[in-house]
Amino acid sequence: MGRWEPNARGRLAKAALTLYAEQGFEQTTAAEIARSAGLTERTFFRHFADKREVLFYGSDSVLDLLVQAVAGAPPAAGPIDAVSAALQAVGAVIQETPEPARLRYAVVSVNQELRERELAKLAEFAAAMAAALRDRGVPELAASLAAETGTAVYRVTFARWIAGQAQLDLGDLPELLRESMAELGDVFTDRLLSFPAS
Amino acid sequence: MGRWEPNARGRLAKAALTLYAEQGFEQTTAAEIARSAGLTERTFFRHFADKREVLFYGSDSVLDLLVQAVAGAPPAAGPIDAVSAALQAVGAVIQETPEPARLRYAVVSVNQELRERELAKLAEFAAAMAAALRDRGVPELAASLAAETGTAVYRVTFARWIAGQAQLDLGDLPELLRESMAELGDVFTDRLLSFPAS
DNA sequence: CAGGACGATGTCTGCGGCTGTCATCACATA
DNA sequence: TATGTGATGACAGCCGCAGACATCGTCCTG
Repeated sequence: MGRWEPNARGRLAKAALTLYAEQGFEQTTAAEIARSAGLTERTFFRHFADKREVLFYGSDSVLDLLVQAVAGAPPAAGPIDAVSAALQAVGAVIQETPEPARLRYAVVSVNQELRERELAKLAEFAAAMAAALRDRGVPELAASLAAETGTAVYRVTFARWIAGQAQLDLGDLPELLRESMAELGDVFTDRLLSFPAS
Repeated sequence: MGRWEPNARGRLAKAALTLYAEQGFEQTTAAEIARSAGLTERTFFRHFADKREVLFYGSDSVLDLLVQAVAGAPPAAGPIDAVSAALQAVGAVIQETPEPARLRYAVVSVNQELRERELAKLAEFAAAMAAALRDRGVPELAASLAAETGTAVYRVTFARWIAGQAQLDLGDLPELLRESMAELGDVFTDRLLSFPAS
């Protein structure tokens, strides 16, 4: 055993999440994770660029999903609609298996370094969505604004969804995302009505 | 000399920015920065939590300015207007001395770790503005959305301002921020007109 | 003006994150 | 059976960062 056990990366990711959740991120050593997965510290760093990255194992596929959803939105849909649809698609996937998402969020949210990395990932998502919007013919500025705004809405809404789960009353994540988007639209609309010239 | 030279923190920040700009962030050692400021590595870490933080020396005052501006917005102003006013206030201050801002941006933008820290600072700004909006009576969700959207607009617009300066054609940062806000409002408005029920 | 009190700095020491380098192992393939 | 290839282990080392303690300047007090 030891060497050549399959799926080293996945084992490391799983062991890391468990240990981070049990004893905290800072209190967990890279060597400890590796040992827990039957591997070496050196091998850990071959699979993950750093100790944080292991918590963002599946983020590439999320990015792909976002880009596909933006590209696949109806031709008549505006940039905000395309972004909203992409966020809802991701929300639906996450909602399928909420437990790992909640555990991961619990670990990330209590640590500064991990929150930073999370923001960086969301920034990657925004950049990718902006590029996908430009491919749809959306002008540069509108594409960037819509994509960045989308991730902002996602941040706020996901946090509310998690908090809501804690009290077992809030439910459908895609619907929450839709509602938040609508709310932000209202915030802008109200402003335009009451301060048209500002 | 050496000990008791005034303004150790400021000297360290200045030396760090210079060295980071000259030879890159990763290639610069904390001990090197300290030596360049006539101090010790240990003293460097007494003044700054880590090697990145030294580049965000004045961020506390920016946060104060944002909060004050949000709180001081006209009572009738909506959340988006208050946030927009706060961003413009910061933009005006930054524009007063654009050189350090540009140099700092050049250093930060080429390094992953520094971009992450920048995003974390902006997230702090958003949280502070959201709190200031709640103090104005804005409901929780609208406050968070407006504040996060504001920092999203800032990110996009500041990058464009810097890029524009490179070609010496774009100018007033507060005005650019106002225009971006208006553009994002249009993106939402257009969407509401063409897809009222979505 | 002597004598602390106190905060800022220097020195020493050590852990952990992360990397380069090379040997070694499992497996596929000829 | 030999050999190539990619994944892993073993070893060494740098640097970020922190704890502990000595030392130095400044200021306050008697």
